[in-house]
Amino acid sequence: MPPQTRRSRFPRVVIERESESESDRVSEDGLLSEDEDGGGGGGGGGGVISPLEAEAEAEAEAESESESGAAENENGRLGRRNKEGWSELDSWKEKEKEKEKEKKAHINISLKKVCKVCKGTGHEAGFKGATYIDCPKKPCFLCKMTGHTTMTCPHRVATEHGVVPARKNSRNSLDYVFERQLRTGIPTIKPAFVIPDQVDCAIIRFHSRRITCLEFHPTNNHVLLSGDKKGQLGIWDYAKIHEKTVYGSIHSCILNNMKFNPANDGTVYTSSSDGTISCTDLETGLPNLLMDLNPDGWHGPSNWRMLYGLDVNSEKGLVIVADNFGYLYLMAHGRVVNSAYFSPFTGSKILTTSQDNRIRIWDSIFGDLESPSREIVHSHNFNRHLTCFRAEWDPKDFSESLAVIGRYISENYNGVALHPIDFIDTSTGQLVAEVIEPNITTICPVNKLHPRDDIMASGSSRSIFIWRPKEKSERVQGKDVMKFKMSVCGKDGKKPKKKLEGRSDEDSDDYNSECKKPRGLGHNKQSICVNLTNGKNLI
DNA sequence: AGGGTATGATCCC
DNA sequence: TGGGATCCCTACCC
Repeated sequence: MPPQTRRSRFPRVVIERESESESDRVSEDGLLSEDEDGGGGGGGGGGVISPLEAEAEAEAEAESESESGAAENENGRLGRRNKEGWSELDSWKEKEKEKEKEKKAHINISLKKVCKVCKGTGHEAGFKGATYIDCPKKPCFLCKMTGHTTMTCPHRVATEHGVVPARKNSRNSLDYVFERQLRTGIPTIKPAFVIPDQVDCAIIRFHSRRITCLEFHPTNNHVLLSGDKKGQLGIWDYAKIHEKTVYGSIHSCILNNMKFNPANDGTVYTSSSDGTISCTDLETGLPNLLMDLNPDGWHGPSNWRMLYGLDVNSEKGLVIVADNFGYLYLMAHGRVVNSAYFSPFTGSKILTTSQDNRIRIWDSIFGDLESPSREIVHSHNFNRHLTCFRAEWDPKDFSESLAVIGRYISENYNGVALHPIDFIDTSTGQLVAEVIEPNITTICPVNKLHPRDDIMASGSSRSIFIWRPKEKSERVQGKDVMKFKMSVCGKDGKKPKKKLEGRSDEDSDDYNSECKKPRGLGHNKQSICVNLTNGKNLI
């Protein structure tokens, strides 16, 4: 027999159904009482819903009443952001907290469809076809401000892709003269037609865990190195497709970064979350342990040291690394900084990627390093299942303004939800190119541009893709989605049961009808290589 | 085909 | 201050 106090502690439980007339009241101890069951076990049987799912019903109506008014007010504030926006976010959080407290007064169980994000009724978040509908009660997923959803985010629709110049009218005329004189010697951004935007070849399930970093060989143009979450090192000659190797015993966990030894391009330095730096011979795969920050093994997370950033100074023969206790602060960043890269030629600019969904450019010539000279809102949310996004400079762009970064948020491309790889002109914030491939439906957080060729390598989950610029003739046609056939080859050399067909604009309607996110590039197959060059099957 | 799950920054008490 | 809950546009395996 339950103690007497239990009854008084339980809040009132109400069951609601899709139809308003069918509403069951449940006794206070959470069990259906006979006289209140609404007659009919069928109705009661539907009440197998966890109280957690059922919460938030109480305020749903009240919220929907206030929502229209609130929406108007909030829309009126769309233009304002930054500091004011963040305080809006705070007050929104306060309100949510208060609502949460009110909810605890009683529990409603609802059989109505509820939003998977806020558990409220009257709307549903999630994919409708290939378009994601946000929960209207949450701040914008892209810019993190309140008052609008991602769909209507001013940063999403802006031609300059959400640029916030941090420095406004702060220069005097001398600054402009100085800049103009200096800028005459600075080349313009590289033309868009050399941006690699067509998959040339790929390796599927090359690694057994997701890709964490990529590096092109400094002298051998067709060799790409890849690191994964397991600490393995992959070497792939993408010109020969089949020539690939995975060394499994370099590190015991995440291989975070790698750099070639400038004195000997047959060896590569790697840093890992296991706290070690290794110098590995690419021929033998034998690692030479240079440093171990955890020589005494595991003594809890507070003592474990992990190595992330890595660079090599050839003049002094030094390897520089950054660990999880290290500091490198410029830090007007609201969140964790995923990466920071010096510009490739002069090193005068720094490109950072922060988890607050913003890319920042810090210019040491035309600005100071106290504040970023530009902030660009860009969707690269943190997700624990993805490798962190890192915006990187194009090493071939002499203007030091072109950057590449994968996009988290999806866009509806002819009925297919795709995550483009964005090329951004950081001097203006304009989106120079959004690279997509209809068959790659997964996110590409790792992207590396070739130091000399117009080639890009992308890591998406466990797969690696090599991109090259589209043929000119294809560009003239002006079709973003081209018709092609793609073959996936089994590990045993047999062809897969099902051929994945590319699609053109004409047949995209098939995908619009009840389209859900299609499966990716056959990741679940024992496939190893694909080739997409205009229907030619090289395998 | 849909549910389970790996697993990390951040929030909150 | 620290640990548990939360986030909830992943990818893929069973």
